Amino acid sequence: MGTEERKRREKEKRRELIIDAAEEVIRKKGFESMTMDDVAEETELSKGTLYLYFKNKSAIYLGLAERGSRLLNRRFAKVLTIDKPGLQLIRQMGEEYLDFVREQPIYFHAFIYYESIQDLEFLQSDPIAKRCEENARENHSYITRALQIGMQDGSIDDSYDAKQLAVMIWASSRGLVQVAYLKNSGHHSALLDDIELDIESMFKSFIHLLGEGMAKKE
Amino acid sequence: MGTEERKRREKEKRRELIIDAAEEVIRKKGFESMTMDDVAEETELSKGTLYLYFKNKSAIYLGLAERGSRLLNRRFAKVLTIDKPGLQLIRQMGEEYLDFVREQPIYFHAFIYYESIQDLEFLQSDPIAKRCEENARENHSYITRALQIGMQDGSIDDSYDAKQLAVMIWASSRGLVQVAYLKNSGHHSALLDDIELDIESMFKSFIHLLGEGMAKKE
Amino acid sequence: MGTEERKRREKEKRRELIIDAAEEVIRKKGFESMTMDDVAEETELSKGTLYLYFKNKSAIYLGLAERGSRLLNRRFAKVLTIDKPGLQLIRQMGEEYLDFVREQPIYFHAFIYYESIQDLEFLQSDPIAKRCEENARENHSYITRALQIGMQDGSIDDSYDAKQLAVMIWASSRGLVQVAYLKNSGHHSALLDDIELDIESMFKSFIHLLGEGMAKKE
Amino acid sequence: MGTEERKRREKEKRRELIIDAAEEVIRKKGFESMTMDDVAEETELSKGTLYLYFKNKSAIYLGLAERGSRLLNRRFAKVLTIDKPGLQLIRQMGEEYLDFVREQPIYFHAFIYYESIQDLEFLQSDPIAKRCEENARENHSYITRALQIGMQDGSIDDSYDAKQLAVMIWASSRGLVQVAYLKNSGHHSALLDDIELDIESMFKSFIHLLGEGMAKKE
DNA sequence: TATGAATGAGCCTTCATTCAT
DNA sequence: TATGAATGAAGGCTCATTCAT
Repeated sequence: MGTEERKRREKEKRRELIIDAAEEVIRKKGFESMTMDDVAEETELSKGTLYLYFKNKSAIYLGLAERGSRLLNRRFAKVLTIDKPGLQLIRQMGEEYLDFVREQPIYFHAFIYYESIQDLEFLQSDPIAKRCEENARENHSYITRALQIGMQDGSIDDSYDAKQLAVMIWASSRGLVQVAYLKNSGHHSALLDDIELDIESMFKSFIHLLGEGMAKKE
Repeated sequence: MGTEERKRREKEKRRELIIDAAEEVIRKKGFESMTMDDVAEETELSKGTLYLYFKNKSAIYLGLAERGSRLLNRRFAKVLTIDKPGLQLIRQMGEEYLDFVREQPIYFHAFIYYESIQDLEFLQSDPIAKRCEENARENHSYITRALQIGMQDGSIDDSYDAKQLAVMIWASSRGLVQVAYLKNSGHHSALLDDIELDIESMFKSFIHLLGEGMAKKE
Repeated sequence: MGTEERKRREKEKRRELIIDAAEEVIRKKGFESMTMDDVAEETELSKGTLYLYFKNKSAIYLGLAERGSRLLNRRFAKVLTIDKPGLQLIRQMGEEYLDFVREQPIYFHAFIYYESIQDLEFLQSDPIAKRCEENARENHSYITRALQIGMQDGSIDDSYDAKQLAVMIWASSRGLVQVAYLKNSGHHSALLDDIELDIESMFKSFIHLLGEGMAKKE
Repeated sequence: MGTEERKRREKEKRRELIIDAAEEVIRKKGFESMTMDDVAEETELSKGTLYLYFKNKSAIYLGLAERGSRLLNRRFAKVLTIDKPGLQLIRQMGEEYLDFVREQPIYFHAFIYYESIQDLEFLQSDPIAKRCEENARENHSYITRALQIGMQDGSIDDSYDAKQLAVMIWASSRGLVQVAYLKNSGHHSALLDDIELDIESMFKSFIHLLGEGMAKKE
């Protein structure tokens, strides 16, 4: 019977609804201020019920991170279908990343939360945590793929190791984007204003810089 | 008499001792888990006394961030005294940054905390918060200086705007370093292990990449 | 099913039990000295649970005031059923009031607390505060009724405005009674002892004085 | 030498200054919210010094009550010098009382505080508490005197006991005035507004009522 | 599966008072 | 007499989590 399967799917649906609610709450009150009561109220479920779907509050945050990384991967996957030189794909991914964070800063916050988890035991046993890990790998592989394409079409210097380069691009972009995220919240704005630098153009400039760095020199 | 001056210095000293204690506590229990009770016990002061030196718990975290940014600036300032091409100075600063975060991850966490503060009113009125802001500017100016040196000695492409470039370098390094920080805490290790990538060499590689990107092309 | 109704009633019951406990604590320790811990211990509930029934400590005090004013109203209502001239009813109400305060000084203290609340916003929004206000009005209307009866049966001078007179009687009795309350707590006793004045007879005397004042003159 | 005397006087002066400061603080922050820090800052003395002049915080409040009762007595004493029938004097005292409370509600609050003190031991040993007691007696004697005058000039019914009557007048006026005090703070205003009753006229009306009650009937 | 009442450890903060100088 | 740093008990309140129904 597919009855078990149906149950599983319904459970998954509920989980998604709870994460929806969490997003909504965070949007209203901020990430750290979200309480289980808030989520219960938003879902119109009882607090106890939440614990049937999520082991604890952390798991909800984790659920957000998982969803976020899934959505981001979807964007990256789509970029890979475009028929352009590898370097262009990398640039496109950068744009996607920036857009994603600006549109859905909650997920970015959730990523940071996920990364702050120390409990290794938990990270390796919890299924959602594992899915986050998988998504991170997938994400990494998309970037790697784009780099490999670039190395083949000659737009990217093939003396680099693609996988390593991917990590670097990912990590450094993350830094840039975090600044963008901060700027949105008014931080460092004085400094950034001084330089007459808007995020958009800075990010473009950075991608250009990276591009120069990894472009093939003849 | 400098009696008033002496008092002021002693007060400052106490403040430093309390921050020392906070560091110690965080080292033992983690950043978020630090409580005022912990700090009181570590200092061997009463809880009430802490509030004579710090308005609230936040202020202690801020004190950490201030100290951290001060220490980092000291390192950067020292780099500027070295007689080498600008590009080398930038590389050296990168190394310093990485070392700093690895040796004293607490400060990095404090930076993140500082940046997470939303209360603009507070940021602009609190003297320590203001010093943090100043330190950030100073930090930025060290990087800018190194870049300008490089542009003059021909090691760095002078078609970039030095100040903008400084922000990009700072922000992207931040991203890299954050990964280093995560790795220290066991995170993402699976991914990074796969790539047989240690932070050290990744960072070097990244600096090289940036270097290529901003190197003067004839 | 009346299951929801039953729940509501049980919740109300719990509230009453908590107020009972508060009374007991105040009896032992005094009004201002009552702490939430005390109440929790007395109720044999956890501190957290108290906050399920009362928003904060203030709300418990308010609950006391509400209960007190309700009980007092019950006494006044009963007086109105007696078949006697209006002036006699007023006297009887006076007696009731005095008895009430002497038997349950806690409520009197709670009234004073209630009256000391400044936060208008709160007074108008909190349901219990509103009920206190209503009870005060009801109380006032009982006195007014008695006066009107007296004016009709000729025992009270009808050149006064009944409502205004009611306020005066209420307010002045309040003053007398407060003295009684003080005396119970050993205050001013020297002065009052000198005058060989016990509360009982002073109050009677006062009511007589008022009675003379408002009695119809031909 | 009068050096000791001078010292005593200077000490008294300091005490007065501290009470001045307390008044100022209460005016700004409210009675219960006054802290020793506030007073220290306002006086520009150190907190420790306050304790050289006042045994504890209670003693400052008590000092306020003492000063208040002294000031009130001064007003009552002046009334007694007027050449009018006793009943008029009583009325005048009522007016004075009302004015006093409206102009200086702080003292009224201090009276209430004084009366709330339970510690009999303290009341009988502390010199300021004793002076409060004396002032209360003095106050009572002024009212009594006015009544006696009225009984002699025929304006007041001499079948009452003057001393007892004085207590009643004092206590009931206190009640009225407390309502005035409440009204100022926005309380019960709905009720009182309904009755279109302003304090001024209510108080007048009350004094008239009392006057009728104690007027000599032939 | 769903509920929601109950828990209770834990946290930050305040403030009257003391005491060494 | 004056200081003001230090104290430390106390207090109100929050919130993730559990469990009997």
